[in-house]
Amino acid sequence: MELEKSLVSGSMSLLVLKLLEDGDLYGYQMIDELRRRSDDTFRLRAGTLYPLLHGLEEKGLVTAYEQTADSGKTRRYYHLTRQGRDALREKESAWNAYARAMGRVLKGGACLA
Amino acid sequence: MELEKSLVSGSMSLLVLKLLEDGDLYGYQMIDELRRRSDDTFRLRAGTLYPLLHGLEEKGLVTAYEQTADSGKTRRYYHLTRQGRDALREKESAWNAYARAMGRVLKGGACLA
DNA sequence: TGACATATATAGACATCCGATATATAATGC
DNA sequence: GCATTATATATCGGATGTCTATATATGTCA
Repeated sequence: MELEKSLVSGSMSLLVLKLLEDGDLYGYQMIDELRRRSDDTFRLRAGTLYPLLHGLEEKGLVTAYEQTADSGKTRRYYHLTRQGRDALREKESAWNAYARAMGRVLKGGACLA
Repeated sequence: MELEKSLVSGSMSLLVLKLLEDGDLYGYQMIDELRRRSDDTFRLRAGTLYPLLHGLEEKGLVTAYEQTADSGKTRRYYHLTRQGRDALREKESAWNAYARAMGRVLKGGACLA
């Protein structure tokens, strides 16, 4: 099922921070990882990810370092900072509150029977 | 807990359509109703709602009619069309898919123990 | 009569995300 | 040896959705 593009926004940073919780990743890798972990639901685009990562770096939620792989390609790895971990926790609980509220509204109705 | 404003967007139309599933409502009423049904989580603003309703009307998902209350105030009621019902079902399943995927990503990690 | 709640409405600003495009290198195919 | 594809990062312009601020008019209450 095709996800409506406009359904949700602003949760991409939450997802990216969450991915980095388990260890440092480089951008291209995040795209694959997110797709895998969401069973192909979240297809993060490069044009979305890189500006987002730069923003997270500016805010101090992640730090970046370059590393050249055996293949010879230079990869830019991102690391979750302490601040990033705090932000992640906040965003997670905000998401949970939001999802709960959605559940209440979507379940609450249908009293026509 | 304060919900981050930017966390989710695009789901307001889903919520509004859902409210109208149970019967016709006027705008101001939707704000209260949504707030009540979400336990004070969703505080829809008038400046968000009215343009949204006009958009839904343009798309044929709702129809509108005016009615004067006993109080003397003229209220603009909105009614969910057949098309609106279809759109509601689609948006609901899109939301469910999204929420499930979020759940998978948010639960999947944390393997550091 | 002045303040407040009800009720609808628009304009301007802002954040988020996507598509298109650009660059450079490595691997693969012919 | 050369072309194509995959990897990897990056920026720009635009579409969308929501907010704040503002405007309007009426009803209620002190």
